[in-house]
Amino acid sequence: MKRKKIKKLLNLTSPEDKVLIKGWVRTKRDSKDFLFMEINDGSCLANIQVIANNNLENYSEIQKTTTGSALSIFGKLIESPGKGQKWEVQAEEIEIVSIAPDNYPLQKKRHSDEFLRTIAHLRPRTNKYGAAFRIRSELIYAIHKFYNELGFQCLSTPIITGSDCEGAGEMFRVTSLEPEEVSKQGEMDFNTDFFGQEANLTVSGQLSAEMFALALGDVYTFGPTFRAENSNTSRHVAEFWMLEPEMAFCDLSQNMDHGEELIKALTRHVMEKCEEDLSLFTKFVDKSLAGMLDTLVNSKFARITYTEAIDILLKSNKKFEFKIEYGTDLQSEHERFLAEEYFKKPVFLTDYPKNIKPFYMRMNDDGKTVAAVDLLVPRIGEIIGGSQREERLGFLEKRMEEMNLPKDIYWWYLDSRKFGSVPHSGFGMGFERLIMLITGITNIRDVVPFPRTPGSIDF
RNA sequence: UCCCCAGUAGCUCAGUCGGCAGAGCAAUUGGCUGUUAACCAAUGGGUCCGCGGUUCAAAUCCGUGCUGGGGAGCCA
Repeated sequence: MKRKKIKKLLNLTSPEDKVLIKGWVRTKRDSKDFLFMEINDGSCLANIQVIANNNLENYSEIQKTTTGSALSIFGKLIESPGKGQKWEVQAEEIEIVSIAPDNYPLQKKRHSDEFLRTIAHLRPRTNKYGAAFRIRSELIYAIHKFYNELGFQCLSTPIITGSDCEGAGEMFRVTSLEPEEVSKQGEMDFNTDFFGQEANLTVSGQLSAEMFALALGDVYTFGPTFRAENSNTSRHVAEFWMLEPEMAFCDLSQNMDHGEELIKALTRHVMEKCEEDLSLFTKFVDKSLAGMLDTLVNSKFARITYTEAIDILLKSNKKFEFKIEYGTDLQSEHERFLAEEYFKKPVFLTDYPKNIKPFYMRMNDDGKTVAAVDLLVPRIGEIIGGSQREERLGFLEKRMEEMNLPKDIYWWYLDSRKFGSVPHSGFGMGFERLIMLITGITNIRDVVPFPRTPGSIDF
């Protein structure tokens, strides 16, 4: 007989004579002649209550099951006479798959996120993390569904790359050279390395995606991305997933339309498909989350230029630790003020000064600013960073010269501007930051199954 | 990398002025009840993060290291 997922059972509308469930004991309430257990199999947040009477032949064994133990239960699905649940399973046979000994670290009590991080291999067995990772899974599906329906092609850009996506951050080196040999020679000879040149883990698939957008029209890449920055914050990990759409014949304004539509669609999808899991977060994790989700779905995101943002900040009369100055990047406190206090909703900032943005962003007519866009959201800050790309060969080459970038390395990138160049745009969205936004989880390490951060690569 | 805070039982945490190491939950044993983080009783459980110092005496004070957290920078 095939096991039934608890999610299916709890959604049934009539009793069943024979059901088989398999899962883990979350809690047990023990009596003299019978006991109640709540079983969870990960298919949903809710447990199913099982009642076992002492007429079961291995009853004394069943009494020894502890929180975390794995059981296989055959019995009847009946309407529960007790309060608190519609259905319960009247056990007829219980097979003990395995017992969790008394040093099982998870209790039926609340644990701190910090403690659970130290047992990242067990934390998906808790309500909160089970819910978070089901939502993560559903979001991955929603992203592919969204793009499939829009006619985008999914592109797998390289994980190992020879090019540095210009200032996106510190990179992890990929090499097959032996460390002992390298230290003997005193330096790395890349000619003898696997690729015959320096190689790194990707910090962005953008440049590759641009090539494909100029062939397939609309594309997106969605995969792991690596940053070797020594960042110790609740918003940074060394390995994360980034979604990067890239669209031909698309300007900055359409780029923003797309980003807004994306976030609304993904939020709506989770609200529809993950109602139960999401309710855990609106009730226990962030009381203001329901309002935030409503804002994401129903409000029009604000759009202002960098210059307008500077103006707002200067006129705000708010005391900031760092002074506001045209020409420098905004500090965290400034971004938070704009998204959390001033607009109280996501806000697109566009047209940044050229000197604080990378070479590939399109020069505006003023010659000072570029067609960049960041989306700032409350609590998290930057969730999207993108631009309209510089499609004019002359402008692009001039910019690369100003920034002392070697044109020969980028020959293929420049080629795309020589042959049938068109206006095009795209952005990168931090996937984990999106999960934080939608669940109210405040630390990025808690939305990644096994987070990688400076000094930490356990599990 | 910088600034701030923390580390005591399996977990959450208390521990006053430096003077015998504590509670709740979990575990174990027993009791009881269609129970709902069940309840009641008893029992077991400690490298007080490591190292060094001050002191008759250190979980407590000082130094240092490690680990974790919050914030900053960098960014998605």
